[in-house]
Amino acid sequence: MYEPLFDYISRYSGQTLTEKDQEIIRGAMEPKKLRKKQYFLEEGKVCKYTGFIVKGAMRQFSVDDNGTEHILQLTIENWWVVDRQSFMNQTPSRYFIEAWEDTELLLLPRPQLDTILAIPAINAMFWQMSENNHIASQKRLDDTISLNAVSRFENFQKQYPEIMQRFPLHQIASYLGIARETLSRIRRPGAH
Amino acid sequence: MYEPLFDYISRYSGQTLTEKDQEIIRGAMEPKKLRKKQYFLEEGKVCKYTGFIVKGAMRQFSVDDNGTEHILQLTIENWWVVDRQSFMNQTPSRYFIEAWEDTELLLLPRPQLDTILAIPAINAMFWQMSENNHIASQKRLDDTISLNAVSRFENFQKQYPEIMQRFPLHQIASYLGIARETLSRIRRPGAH
DNA sequence: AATTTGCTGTGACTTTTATCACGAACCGAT
DNA sequence: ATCGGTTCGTGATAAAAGTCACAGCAAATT
Repeated sequence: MYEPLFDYISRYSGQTLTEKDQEIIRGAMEPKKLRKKQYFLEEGKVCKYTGFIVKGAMRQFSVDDNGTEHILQLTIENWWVVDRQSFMNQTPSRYFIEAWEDTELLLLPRPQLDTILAIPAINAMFWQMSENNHIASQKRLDDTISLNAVSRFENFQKQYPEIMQRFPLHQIASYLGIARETLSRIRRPGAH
Repeated sequence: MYEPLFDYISRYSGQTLTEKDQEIIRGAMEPKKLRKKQYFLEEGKVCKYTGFIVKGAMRQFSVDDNGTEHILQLTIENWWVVDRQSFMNQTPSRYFIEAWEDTELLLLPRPQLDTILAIPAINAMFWQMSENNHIASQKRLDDTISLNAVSRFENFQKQYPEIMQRFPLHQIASYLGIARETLSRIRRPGAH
């Protein structure tokens, strides 16, 4: 159960975990299963955990005044899920995070964060994650303000083929900030 | 010269800097002046420094195949400027960073990063910055995929009134991902 | 003072994207 | 096997935004 996480940490920190480190992690994080459509976080509630996805798929979205969902993040195995703002400050969230497939998580409760960060490999991993996160956001933003719907979709397909296959197209459309009908037409064979 | 930075660090870390800390920072970071239109970073070059803006205004942008600029960041005093990806890995950048007003910076060379991070207050500040950064990106992204041009502009005005006043409208338009003509019409009195 | 350059606005028109309405295929649960 | 919900596609139409062309003005440069 914890193996994927240990692998992930080693890969991202470039450091190996000692037996002792592994024990600390096991002690700090609890396994949790979510069935499809169950919420990990709901709007207005505080995000008590950061979750590492061992198996499954999840989505994070906001809901606007018209009740329309806007997808901010689509995630699968070996990704972290959390509303960082809500988690760090323990303030109410503006987002929903929902299991899109039956999902197995490892939960890190907020009070355990400092315990975990004391481990050098974990600390290094979080820096690296923060780094990657920033780069990915910047790229996504650049795409969003620079490209039209067709190119945005092509880039997405190229960058996240795995996610393409595991989420329905209308969710991809929402992630890209376009109407589902537009995405449907973009994909039409022989188009553009 | 260094005072604004020291204030910034205290404010963001919630910690005070010792005399010794201040000495280390003075030793690690060098002052630099840029005249309007001078580059801090050019596409294809490596970002050797992270800069703290003491006075002035700068912009970060990419240039697409048509030669069109797309503005990713508009920054003024008490902000950091850097292409994190290029800086951290010392790889060529895809972006330009340019002084938009005559600007005074404090430069942190890449090799000095570890020196600086050893100071607890600085370390805490970087965590907090990374946090804020993430939150701001997420908000901007949410706006970009959720809202139309009018609302995006109104949000921008409300959130960054200072920046509104110091950059020309066509740059704001680019930042928002809309044509300058569209922004001009949006602003027209009596519109919408 | 004259000239150039950059910034902003506006009209006419085109392109892109959203919205609404409908139907077909598929899937899971009773 | 059937029913209800979800997903996906598509046509018709509307709305939003982009593009092109031109003009006025202000600031900077010579």
